[in-house]
Amino acid sequence: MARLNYHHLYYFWRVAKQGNLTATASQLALSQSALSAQISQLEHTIGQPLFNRVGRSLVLTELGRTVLNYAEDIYQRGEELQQLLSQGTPTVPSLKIGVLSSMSRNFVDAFIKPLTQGLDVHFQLIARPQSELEQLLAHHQLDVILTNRELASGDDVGWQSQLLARQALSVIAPSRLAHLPAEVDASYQQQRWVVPGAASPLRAAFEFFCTQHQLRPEIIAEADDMAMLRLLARDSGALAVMPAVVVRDELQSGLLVKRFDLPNAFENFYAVTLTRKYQHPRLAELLQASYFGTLR
Amino acid sequence: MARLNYHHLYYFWRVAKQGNLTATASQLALSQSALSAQISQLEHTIGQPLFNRVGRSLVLTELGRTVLNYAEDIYQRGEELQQLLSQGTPTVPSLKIGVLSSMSRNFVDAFIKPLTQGLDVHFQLIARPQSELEQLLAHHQLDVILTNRELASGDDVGWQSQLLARQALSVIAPSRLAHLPAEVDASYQQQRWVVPGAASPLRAAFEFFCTQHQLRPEIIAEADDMAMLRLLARDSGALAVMPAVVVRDELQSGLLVKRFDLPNAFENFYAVTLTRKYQHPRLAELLQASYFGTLR
DNA sequence: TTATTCGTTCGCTAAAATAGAACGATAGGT
DNA sequence: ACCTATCGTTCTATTTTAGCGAACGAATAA
Repeated sequence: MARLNYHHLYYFWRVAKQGNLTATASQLALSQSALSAQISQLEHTIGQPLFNRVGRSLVLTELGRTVLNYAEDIYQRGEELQQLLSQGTPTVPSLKIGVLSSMSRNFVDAFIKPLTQGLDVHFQLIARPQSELEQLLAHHQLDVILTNRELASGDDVGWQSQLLARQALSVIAPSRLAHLPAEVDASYQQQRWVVPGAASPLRAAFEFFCTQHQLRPEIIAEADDMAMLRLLARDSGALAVMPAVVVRDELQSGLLVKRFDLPNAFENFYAVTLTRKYQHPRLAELLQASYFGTLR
Repeated sequence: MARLNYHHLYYFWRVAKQGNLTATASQLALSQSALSAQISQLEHTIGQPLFNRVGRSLVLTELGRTVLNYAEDIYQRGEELQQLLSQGTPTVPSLKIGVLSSMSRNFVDAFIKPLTQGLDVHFQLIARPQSELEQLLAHHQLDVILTNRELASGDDVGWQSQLLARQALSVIAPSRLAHLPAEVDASYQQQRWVVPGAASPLRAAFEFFCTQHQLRPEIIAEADDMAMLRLLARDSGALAVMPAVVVRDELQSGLLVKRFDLPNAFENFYAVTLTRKYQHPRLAELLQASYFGTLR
């Protein structure tokens, strides 16, 4: 193969990211024809197509996706360099953190604490459902995602999960029910409950617990979103099931009280990153800080 | 600034790495003049010189070094892509490990053990004196260096040290002296010794120990190199001062015997990496494995 | 069906990269 | 001190590459 033409590759990068040749051409102040020709040339030197021409649109081939991954690393770094050269300041790019919508904001807050203290890094928090997060990560739109679901690790998969923390699942009571005992007895039968949504593994753990103790809870509300669950726990006057970190502030103020932990029921928090991506310089520190933080 | 020309940058990369325009030109099958012109153009678009023309040679400016760091990331990844495209296999580049010449090979062996077990990564061991290692690392010729000297950490410095292990400094005796007591007494006064070289911090620790115990050792040999020290310990019949790991095999076979550790004298082993370098995919695992290994 | 959008192909032109020769500066040898 | 080989720069002519615009075809929307 002839030597790779980095300008061809650059055009490919822009087009592949955008998924649209015409729009990219105008962004680059370039004619369609020029762009089309340059990309065909790249495909010619490689010897294989990078796009499938399906209908009147361009769809990446398998190889195209692979090449895009490399191009992403290459030109992301290149853009950084250009910014450095034009501004004179070594710009640390914004750290993009994807967060599962339903996760506890308190946990996220704890995770990003090192960033808010040292003010030298911009970061973006992007809350999305799991599937979208995975897509964004795969497309290099995110540096890391925080989620409670472990993803398959391994070199071939392309991403790796790291367990950051695990939180016991607790039974939280409003202060007027603070007298309830620290283990299940008959007094819990009369109570109304607020619990995680049916899809959640936390809910499954709670159901199992109920079966074991022959508890027949009157469930008055359920929610996937931890922020929502927190509000429900605070305002409903009912018992609630959730990791204690979710209502950290309310526990501290005495508005809510933790009665006990469910045995062997945990919510796990994972950080998922791409294995072969250029790592954001602050991310490693963040992950490590978080790791040591949980051990303390 | 006009858009960065990646071909100019590529040429810059090659020249800066080589440090010689003429040689690079012939490698690229290009005339000197062309290469010279392209690099001046790059400097022109940037607006500042990347090289100082000192005498008849090119020396990187401060800015040049910075740009080289970026270029290294960019084109190293580009080369990987080219290899992938021409060979069809996603080549994991060889992991280059710099080792301080005088370090114990047993320690290095333990560090690279994960690599020798999984056979999927090529690696190179490069033994050099400290100053050369630092240079090679700074020039991206190495992924990591293993040394017993800590280097200043910090973002501005550009590299970071990680403590991998610490080894007590021991007094090693040949089996015929196995009867010597496990603490210093008069019987140690009559002995001949083999010790680390005068430049070493280990030697300093030993000297301090001698002063404390009013020991006046008869030093028959000294050596910087741990491998050499090992041979001396084995063959001289004298007492020796070194970390026990150096003569691990001889201790196991009973050929040598450890008498005692010097109090508060340690050899530290550090892994030093560049902070802003694209990290070799296997390096993180290696460092982590080593870290957990030492805790066990 | 007709108009519109999107990508490709084909000449032609403009821009760029490159070779070669001439030059200046420097380091090394005698 | 003088020659000589080495290294990088500058200038001009030439080749190579990139890019524009128009024409085209195929797919989608109205």
